[in-house]
Amino acid sequence: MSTTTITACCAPVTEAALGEDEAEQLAAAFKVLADPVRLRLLSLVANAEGGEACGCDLTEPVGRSQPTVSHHLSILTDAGLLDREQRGRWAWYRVRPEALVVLRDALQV
Amino acid sequence: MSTTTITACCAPVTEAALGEDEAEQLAAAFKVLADPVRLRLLSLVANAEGGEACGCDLTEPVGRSQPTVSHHLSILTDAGLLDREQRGRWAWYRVRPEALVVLRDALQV
DNA sequence: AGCGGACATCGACAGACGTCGATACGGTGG
DNA sequence: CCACCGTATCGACGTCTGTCGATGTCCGCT
Repeated sequence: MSTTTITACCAPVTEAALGEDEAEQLAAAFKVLADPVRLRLLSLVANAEGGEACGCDLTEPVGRSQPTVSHHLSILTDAGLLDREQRGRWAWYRVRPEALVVLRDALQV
Repeated sequence: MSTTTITACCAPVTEAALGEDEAEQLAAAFKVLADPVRLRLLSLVANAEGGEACGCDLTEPVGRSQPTVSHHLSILTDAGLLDREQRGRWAWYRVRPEALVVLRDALQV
């Protein structure tokens, strides 16, 4: 997979001019959040009881096909925004706040 | 233009499940940041002396054609991330921190 | 062992988006 | 008034990406 995990890459946008590579990296991270289905999946997992959600419970609320949801969950997981844990035949997801913090910090004012 | 200004739309992703419309709105906002050229333009303006930059000084550093830069500046301005002020034949830009704050808050942990 | 359910992968398609050259607009200065 | 320069708009093109149906894979239950 070509996607890279979201990691701290640069000072806040307002504090230093971004280099080409840094900008590319940050943009890739925001691109992950730039989809309504992914945002809803993220918030569904974050608000699930126990802080974790079974993949089987995520298809229906977002109203997309199972392959599509699987695709989006992969993108979120590859980016480091979600943690996937396989238990038996179910996949369980939790939010990884570290990745969110990195993006938050990049938007510092 | 169909783009809408970035405004507070919802509780942090981790605090309440996003509705369809909220997710759509947030995703549109992040989409604006999901491009390396726009991120660099934003940081160039933010770090320009006096907090403002002339459009004429933005084409060269990002290495894109003038129409392309103009296009990206429009998107940033329409989203409310930049303020454009026309002075004579030059356009001057400043960062609008309010929009950044809205996005930051949506990523609260 | 065989079946069914959860999930991933594949291939295809439509729409969105970044990019550019050409061109039009508008203010300045000669 | 005209030539120039900064900027916006237009049309076109290639690429990326979200989406689905079909199919494959793995696990657990009976």
